[in-house]
Amino acid sequence: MNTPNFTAGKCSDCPIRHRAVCARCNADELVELDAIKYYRTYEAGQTVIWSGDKMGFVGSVVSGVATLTQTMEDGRTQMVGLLLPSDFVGRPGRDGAAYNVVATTDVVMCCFRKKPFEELMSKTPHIAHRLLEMTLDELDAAREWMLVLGRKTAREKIASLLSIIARRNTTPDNDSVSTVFDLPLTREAMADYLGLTLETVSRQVSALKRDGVIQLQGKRHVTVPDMTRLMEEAGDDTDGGFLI
Amino acid sequence: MNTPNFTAGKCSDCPIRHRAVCARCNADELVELDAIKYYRTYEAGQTVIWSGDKMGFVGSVVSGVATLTQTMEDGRTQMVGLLLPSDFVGRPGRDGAAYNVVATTDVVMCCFRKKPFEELMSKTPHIAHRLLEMTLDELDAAREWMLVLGRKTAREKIASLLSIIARRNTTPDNDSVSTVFDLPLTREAMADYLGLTLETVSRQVSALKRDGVIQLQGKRHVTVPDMTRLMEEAGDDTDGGFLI
DNA sequence: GACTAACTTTGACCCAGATCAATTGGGACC
DNA sequence: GGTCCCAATTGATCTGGGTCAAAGTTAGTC
Repeated sequence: MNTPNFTAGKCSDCPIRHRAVCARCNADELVELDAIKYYRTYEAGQTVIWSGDKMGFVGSVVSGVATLTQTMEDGRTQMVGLLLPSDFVGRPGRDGAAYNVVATTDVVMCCFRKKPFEELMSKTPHIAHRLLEMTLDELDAAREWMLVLGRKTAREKIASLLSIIARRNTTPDNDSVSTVFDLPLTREAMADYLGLTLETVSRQVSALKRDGVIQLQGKRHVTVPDMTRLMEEAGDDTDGGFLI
Repeated sequence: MNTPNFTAGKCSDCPIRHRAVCARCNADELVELDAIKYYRTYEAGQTVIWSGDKMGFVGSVVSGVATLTQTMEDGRTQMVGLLLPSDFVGRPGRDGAAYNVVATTDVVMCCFRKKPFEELMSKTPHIAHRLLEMTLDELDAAREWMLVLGRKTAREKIASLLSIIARRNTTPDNDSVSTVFDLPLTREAMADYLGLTLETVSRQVSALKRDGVIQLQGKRHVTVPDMTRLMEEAGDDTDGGFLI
């Protein structure tokens, strides 16, 4: 597989849309980051980090999808974050990982060893500031998701998840009438995200299909003929809010 | 009411245990913060900030309890954060508030106008760093709460909430056999935090009382004879983790 | 000390989603 | 083409927590 590279000073062309370090970045930072970065690949199903393990790097997802999950002793698991391309992983200043990170598709990550990254961060306040902004975004997303988990019906939960994924998959030129994407998650993973069982997920996906809110080609390929309708089903008043 | 004051250079004596700005602070920062701070009080039930409103200040809770809530158009509401003394409110770099902030008891807040606070933050990277750390704590807490909302039973949810409040109310000298505290929330507010109805909260509190996990004097005054037992009921494997 | 209003408890019943179980579908590989 | 395996669907039944309703408790307040 080819390992993409930064083009120093041309952030807009950067193949990796690091929300963490590339956004609004300047050439100097890019060059320095370029010097310490490296790539890692994970296969679908592989665990990237176990909760509690020491985590020696931070980085962002280049391609593929990974999940953050928490598990109780008896096996009940809850997904607490969904990592799509450009999302950041790791906590500068923290040693241990707080969650399991699992690749649900093949994943390429662009990594920085933690020590040099933290040094760079302390030298360039801009990166630290950007990281705070990112963390606030994640916090907003987590809290928005608390509303989904605590108060929405199964149907609304499914619609909410679909609209998050649809929104993240929409390319600028793809804002036409219908939105098309592939579900990067199994029904079980969706259930873990939504606090449901996989059977309920399956039933509600079928129901949304039957009611014409979505169309399915195969099990995973989804067409949303009318995003507004989907978002109504999700019970969202806002046009998306902070969910990642 | 008396307005407490910083003692420049003596952070450990600071009557306001700002986790945001006092922890590990130095005298200079304190003096500068002292110059721009002011106090505000809110009555129980009063709304501190409406979601979407422009928020001109940041600050921390000195005394009392406030909640962050999100509401759907049809009135379903979910609490997404609980602000206890020393907790920070506001997002430097953000204009609008993302949630309703409501005082559930009488509340005193120590505030800083946003502009000067942000200027101070950009001058003293230490404060920015501390703020990132705090935000990461909040994110961990929010994600831990997602597990509660998504996967725990009503009884476990109540036990989880009680053990959070108990932990935050425990003073260092109070690590004896039993823990005692007053619930700062109505049954309805508890229900909004837990994604339950107030009736279910009431029933489960009664059940925990009947089973000897807690004792009640009146409706709000709680005694926990055995914290370990309560935490077992909460289904927690860790000794508390990141919940605030 | 009675009156009011807000909070809380308790009971009876119901339903959305869980659980248990049986198929069905769809690649990958020989 | 066949077969193995895992993901997904679908059905039948059960149940935890919601809903609706009524009564009890507590803190003010006049």
